[in-house]
Amino acid sequence: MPDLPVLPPLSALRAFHAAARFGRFRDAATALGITESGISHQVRKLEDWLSVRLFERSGPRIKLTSDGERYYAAIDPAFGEIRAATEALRTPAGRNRVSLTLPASLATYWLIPRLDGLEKACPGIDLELVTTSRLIDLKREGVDLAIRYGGGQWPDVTVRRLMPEQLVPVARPGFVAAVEARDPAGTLAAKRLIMHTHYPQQWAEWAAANGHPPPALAGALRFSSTDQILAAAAQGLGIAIGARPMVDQMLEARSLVAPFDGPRGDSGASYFLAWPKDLKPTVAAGKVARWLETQAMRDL
Amino acid sequence: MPDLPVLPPLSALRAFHAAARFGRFRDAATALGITESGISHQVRKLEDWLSVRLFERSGPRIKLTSDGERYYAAIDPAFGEIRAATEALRTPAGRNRVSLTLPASLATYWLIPRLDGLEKACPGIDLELVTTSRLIDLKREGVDLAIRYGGGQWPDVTVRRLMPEQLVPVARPGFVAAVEARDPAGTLAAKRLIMHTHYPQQWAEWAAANGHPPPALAGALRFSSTDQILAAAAQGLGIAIGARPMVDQMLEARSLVAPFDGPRGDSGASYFLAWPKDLKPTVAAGKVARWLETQAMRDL
DNA sequence: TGTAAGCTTGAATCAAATTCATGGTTCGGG
DNA sequence: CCCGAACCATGAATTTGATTCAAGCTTACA
Repeated sequence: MPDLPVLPPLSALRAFHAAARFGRFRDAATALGITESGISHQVRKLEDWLSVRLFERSGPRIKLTSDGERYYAAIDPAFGEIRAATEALRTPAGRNRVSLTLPASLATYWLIPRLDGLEKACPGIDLELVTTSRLIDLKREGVDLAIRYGGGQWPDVTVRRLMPEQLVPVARPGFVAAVEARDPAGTLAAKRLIMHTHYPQQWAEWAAANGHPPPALAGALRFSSTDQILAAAAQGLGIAIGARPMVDQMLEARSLVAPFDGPRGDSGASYFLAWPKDLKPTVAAGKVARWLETQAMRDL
Repeated sequence: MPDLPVLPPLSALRAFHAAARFGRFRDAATALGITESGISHQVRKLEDWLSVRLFERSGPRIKLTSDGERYYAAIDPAFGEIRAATEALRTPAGRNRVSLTLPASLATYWLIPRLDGLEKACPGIDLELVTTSRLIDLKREGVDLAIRYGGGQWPDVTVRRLMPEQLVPVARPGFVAAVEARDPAGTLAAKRLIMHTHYPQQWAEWAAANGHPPPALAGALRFSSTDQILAAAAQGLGIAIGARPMVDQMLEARSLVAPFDGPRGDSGASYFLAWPKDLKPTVAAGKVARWLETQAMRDL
């Protein structure tokens, strides 16, 4: 049986935390609902236990030593985590909080436009969006749900397929003339293309799925964010390879059009809903998950 | 005066933490050096305080409820942080630990080759390298020192300039013939170039500093990591724009050569040593900082 | 120089953590 | 089917340790 780490006396630590935060024992005492003397005793106890001086005392003024500063900076987040976790478990508001991590582009172009529907479907839900590109450890970071992009194979998470990503060339209305639209391969060779730096294969995939030769990308405009790509296409800078469902909104609003008919290229990857394998989602998270699934269905 | 967050009874929390970790009260009790009964009372107290059931009890077996699992996952890191911070402050070993964050390429090509010198200069130092590209919050993440790349203007940190980044075209020995080397502009137009996706301006900067027209990058090989760029150049795939001091090792080993003489292009950016503004570095961190500065001097 | 503000100290008190002794539940083996 | 082993629960007793109280120091500043 592994030994448990040695922890300092925790109530002494709490007293030190308050004292360091306020910079004076008196205020710390008031905040904790005890007396100055209590703080003084507890801080002293912690210092003895650590054999390290945490405060410089010079009469009525105290000041953190540099060890004290460092220690405070290191333990402060821990208290924050405990408080947050406790509040989430204990308060009714916390129980309605659902944190969802998803790619920024999907948040902007797919989720946010639908978000007022969520309030109707699950009243009272308090959704927290975490848009980050890296694959975070859901359980460690306390995230309830994730929408991830890829093949659906990740360790330690349960996944459900939400929707495939479908590729479709898009451009500003009128950028591709009606006659040109009948010759996709020729048009792509003639016009400037726009591509995503991180997904350089998208054009080739679309071309392959539609029986065209892969277009030359030498002079293509490159961006590393979907925002910029769609904005550039809408400005008439070229033809972009857009991904459904992200471009749906702009196609409906006709700020972009899909000039070429025909089957859409399925990029092979999909968006998946994921949550930590060994954690049953909360009631609130379950509702959000179901709502996300119905929204995804509608787009197919 | 802001109110302090309401925290659960901390010793009850510690008991729960141990119980959840071992999955049985008996082992938790042994680990904490108290009796089963103590754990039982404390866990019950926490459950009452939270008004949430944390364990399912069915006779001699207990099991975390899903609330309990979630709560444990959320508080466990906090205990880890407290333990780590305490150990670093309290143990002699911890006081010699210095964590340094720096770009991965600088770690690989500049720091690591010099690392045995550090042991001689500062015996007993226990250096922890954190290679990450994002600009982390040093104080929050408990990092003592950082080497950052850029203009030297960052909030909340004290910086000292370490060394400028100098650009220099590099290639496999023999890839550029002696006669070609006398006509850099022509050679760059004729040969394939290698560039870093994230720093597309490097070639233009070098060219400007040396009075050449900016080379065309349309057909250039693009990589998003310095590793790959230098490996590609060493393979004879093209001419790369390397950055001193990263390429120094490979130039010395003659796995790469700098075919063009003349002034090197200073990229304008430099590497800076940084630490949290309001935290005095530890003695150990101070030693490492001084050693890094002397190493940087030598390269100029 | 005196006084107010604020921390310290040590003894006394009180609350909380822990133990002890006992009882109850489940599970597996004979 | 029953018994014993393994484990957790419970409540009263006890011990630990957190907190207060009252008095004393130290420093800043008027």
